[in-house]
Amino acid sequence: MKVSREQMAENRNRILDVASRLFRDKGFDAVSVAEVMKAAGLTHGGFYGHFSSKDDLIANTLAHVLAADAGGGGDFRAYLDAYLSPRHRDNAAGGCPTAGLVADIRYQTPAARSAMTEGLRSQIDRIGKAIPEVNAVDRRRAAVGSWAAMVGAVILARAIDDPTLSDEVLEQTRAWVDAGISQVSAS
Amino acid sequence: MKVSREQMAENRNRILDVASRLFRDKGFDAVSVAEVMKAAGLTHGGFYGHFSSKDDLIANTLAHVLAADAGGGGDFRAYLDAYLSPRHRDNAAGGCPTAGLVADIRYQTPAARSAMTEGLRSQIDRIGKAIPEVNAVDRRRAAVGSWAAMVGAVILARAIDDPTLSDEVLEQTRAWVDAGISQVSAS
DNA sequence: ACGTAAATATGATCGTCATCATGTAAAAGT
DNA sequence: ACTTTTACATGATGACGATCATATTTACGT
Repeated sequence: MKVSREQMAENRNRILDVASRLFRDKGFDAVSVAEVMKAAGLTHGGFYGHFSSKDDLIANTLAHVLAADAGGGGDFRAYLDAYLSPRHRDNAAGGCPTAGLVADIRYQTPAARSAMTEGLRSQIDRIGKAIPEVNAVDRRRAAVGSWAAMVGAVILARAIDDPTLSDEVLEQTRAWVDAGISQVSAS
Repeated sequence: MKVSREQMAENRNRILDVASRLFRDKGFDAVSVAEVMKAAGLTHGGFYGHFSSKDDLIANTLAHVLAADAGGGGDFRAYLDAYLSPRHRDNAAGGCPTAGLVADIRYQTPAARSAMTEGLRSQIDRIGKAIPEVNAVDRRRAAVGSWAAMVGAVILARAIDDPTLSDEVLEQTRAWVDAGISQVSAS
């Protein structure tokens, strides 16, 4: 049955929302089109009215979720603490899309890669502005290095089987990034 | 046809070698059992004589490649430079198994997760020993933080579509880690 | 040398998708 | 109100891939 224009827009948004959660949680490959539609409260048939293919859904989901996720803009230390927390590690579905999806991007279409690249570019810029460093060169370096360490630590922590080591990776990286920021800003 | 014991052992090793390259290059999901066997010069039928399932192959491949890959033991700065080079970024198939496979581990069997955990544990220890810091606490922190940043940077750089930004992520992270090591050691 | 067990090869099977075809009902324009 | 779109549902279709069944050949113990 046909639905109203705004109903359709809501449906599309819901599809993107649930897709972004499912993809972050289980990876692109492990999530089927039918599963996404079902989670959005629809059936698989209507999918191709919204997107031309699963790849198209992936690209649109990335643009959607990366635009929504504008973390790191305010207090950098608070962001760092939350990012490298066990809570964030254990909540991939609702967590940072970069941490959950970057590694998979390598195998995706140019459109998906492009969406992720822009997301990373603005995230690094955002961190650069939130960081205390005075010198612009130091600030840029700290932004890139900190972001790499943050994303890397969450990915490592999620892979590790031993809770003690996993917690340690988060906490040591937090301390390491924190110290790096302080020291550069004090130089 | 049956082959000699040592021939079979060679075959098994070859399967693990090509599987590790294929998995690093394309991810676990995108590589089929038949593809691995073909790359090893065999046909798909013989596979289950060597491994009980694809999951079993994955777990064994991880143990195999993580045992072989004992990088970072000597000169840490040289290792850092090579790790964060465009050459390494562009050579996923022959590169660090951690950078290529950690993110996928989340979806794998307990055996695979366990193999990766042990690989990470020894890699962090190895880096800790190769780092100049005197204080043991600083050394541990630097080892974990540096490793997280290195792995994260390579993963980010491989995802990014724009060569300039990708190169920058590698180089800035290299400089950032380098500075972090120096500064802690000077403290 | 012989017989047996084992390592691969060839050829199913079975399930899971992505995607397409067609039906249906309700929204939107007239 | 009437017609025409159109959003979605239901039900194919066709590939691909993991795993299994069976045949073949040959190493290996005797």
